[in-house]
Amino acid sequence: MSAIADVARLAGVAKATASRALSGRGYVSEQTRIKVIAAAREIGYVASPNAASLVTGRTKSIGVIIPFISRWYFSEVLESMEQALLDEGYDMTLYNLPTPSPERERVFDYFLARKRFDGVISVGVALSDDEVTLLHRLGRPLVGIGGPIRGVDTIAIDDVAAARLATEHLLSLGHTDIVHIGGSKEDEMDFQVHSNRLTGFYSAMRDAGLSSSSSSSGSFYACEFTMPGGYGVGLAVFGDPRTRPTAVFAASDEIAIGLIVAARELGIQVPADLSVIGIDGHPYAAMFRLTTLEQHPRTQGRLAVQALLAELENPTPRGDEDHLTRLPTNLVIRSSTSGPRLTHGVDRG
Amino acid sequence: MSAIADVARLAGVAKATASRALSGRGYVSEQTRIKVIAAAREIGYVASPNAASLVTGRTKSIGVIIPFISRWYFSEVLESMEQALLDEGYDMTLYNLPTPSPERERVFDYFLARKRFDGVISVGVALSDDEVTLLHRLGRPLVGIGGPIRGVDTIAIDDVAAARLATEHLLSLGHTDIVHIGGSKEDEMDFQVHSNRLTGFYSAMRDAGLSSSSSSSGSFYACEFTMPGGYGVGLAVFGDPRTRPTAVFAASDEIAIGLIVAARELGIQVPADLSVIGIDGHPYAAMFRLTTLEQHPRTQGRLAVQALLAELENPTPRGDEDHLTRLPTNLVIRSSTSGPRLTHGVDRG
DNA sequence: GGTTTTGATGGAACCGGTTCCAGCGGACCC
DNA sequence: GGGTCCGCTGGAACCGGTTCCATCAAAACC
Repeated sequence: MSAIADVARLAGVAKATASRALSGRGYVSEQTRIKVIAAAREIGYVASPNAASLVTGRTKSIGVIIPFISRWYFSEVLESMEQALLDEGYDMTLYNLPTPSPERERVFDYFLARKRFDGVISVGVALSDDEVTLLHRLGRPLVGIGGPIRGVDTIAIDDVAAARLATEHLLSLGHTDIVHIGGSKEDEMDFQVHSNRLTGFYSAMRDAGLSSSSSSSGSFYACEFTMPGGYGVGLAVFGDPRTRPTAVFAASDEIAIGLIVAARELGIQVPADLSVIGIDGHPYAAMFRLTTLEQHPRTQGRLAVQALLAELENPTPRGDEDHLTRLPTNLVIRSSTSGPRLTHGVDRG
Repeated sequence: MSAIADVARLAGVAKATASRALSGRGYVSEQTRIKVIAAAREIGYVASPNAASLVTGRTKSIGVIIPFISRWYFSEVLESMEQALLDEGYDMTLYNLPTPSPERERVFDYFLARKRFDGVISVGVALSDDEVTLLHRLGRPLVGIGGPIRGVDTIAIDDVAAARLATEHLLSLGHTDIVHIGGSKEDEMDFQVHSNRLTGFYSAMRDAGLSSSSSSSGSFYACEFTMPGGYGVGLAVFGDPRTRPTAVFAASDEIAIGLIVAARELGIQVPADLSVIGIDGHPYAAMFRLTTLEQHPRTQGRLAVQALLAELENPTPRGDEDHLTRLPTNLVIRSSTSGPRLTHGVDRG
């Protein structure tokens, strides 16, 4: 409604002066600044960022690419980023891209090419070299959450190490018959979270002298990364006492909880008959007394915003090496894990 | 990088003609249109919506106000809206406003005043008259999801009727000792969902001749609108056999599932000892065999987008009456509900 | 005291589009 | 055959800011 010209007229100065007074750039005397600000307040002036960005090239808006909204980890990251961006005066524009989708090309060719953002945060979406190049050519910095992208700052936990840690917790309790239940390689997520966690699991098992090739030790089942996913595998895998392990490392808390529900329905005691450990620190974990390795998505979101805005402040010429920030996880021991029941096998006396 | 002037030069026409050719407005001969489009493609031209919106006033972007991201209903609505908007070529800018917050004023005074959107969808946030007025003054249409806002199109289910329906399902099975567990009035959500569902419950009970004032019949317990919330109340309320009802109507599936988990831990048979019904149609409902009243958040999101874009196409002068679109719910009967155990009371033979 | 520096301001160009208006040739009408 | 209408095009103004440049008075310098 009201433009800066109106403010200038009311304050009795030129547009240029009004602009300087309001933006704080360039020389303005104290008294005219006060005059202009008063005038602006009087008519309820709010600058149009569109007009400003047309000449400055800055939009005060950040684009976020994310494959899911409803899954816990992603919604937490999203919420924390939104807060952090709002605090810094940035808008957040959301692009929900279920990874393997025809939408994706369109978003890049059309939406992202419109350049309505100063930078991009990619959460759990591994961008291709072409896509990274496109953004760089547009002069738009990029920060990733969840895994490495070539030549891009990324914030993530160390999935291999986390999986090792979880597995080692079960091993240290005396378990040898351990199963990993997680996402499959073909699953929706890029960024190799699934395969990294599987790798960590296998390497911990191998280090403990438990070959993963033996039929019942250290095997792996894939499922959807959700509670019903875990529940389904749980019913299938635990149903047969012969194939039932003494402990399960689930790749996420939701899967772990699904497994616990399945176990309870089958009359299997947790942890006496079956120990379960997850990864996440999901808010439901406590009520299921789930032992878990907490990661902190909100911290990841905040850090990503910080990193991106810092890069916008003073762009650093970057080489091709990707800068990874590894965030710590912490083990929270509840009562879903214990040593194996001694009567179960003769593996140890 | 490349502006429309470059396209025009390459095609050998004036800026005005190039603009007409690309936007499809106004007279352009077929051959020049082809020439211009070819030129645009050649240099990879993408129009700057900022520049365009400066003169047209349209931004091709919609603002969404939402109190939660991580709760099921909201994330579903969000996902469906994002899809629908993308399909229509709109960006979505997200404002996450936990309702009673100091942020809220800031968002309205600062972010929304920047007018970087053509319209607003408010999901589960009841806007004040002032806020509605502000948006109308800016010429920005508004659509609500979840409950009525004065003078605003709103899409929602009929919470009173839904609660009635759920309660009547329990009544029809022969239950008389029914408890409602839901959100409290002071809770985070505006839009009276909580109180509406409570109203529906009470009125169904009253119609069945079960006064809600009697000590054990038709009472109500408040909890957080989450699974742990339901779990907590479940442990407290079901722990004492004297106060335990034969059936519970939970205001959401998450609460209902929390109750079922609590019941199982307490050794209470569902549905033999306790029937449970929820509202939502949550993806976890099936694995807990929860009888529920499905609502369809994705449909609500799609309809809201449709309504808003239609309003943008041809603005209808509106009176003060608020236009409510009521969406249907459907009862999905699983095995968490049955008649009360006959030995339990002597209410009926 | 004359010259340079510094602070403050206004005029005008510019960002990248859209749209109004004028002009022009050809088809159509009487 | 002259006037009107229609389709098409280009020039120019405009949207709402920012910023470059010129101007000018006062302060600082030698």
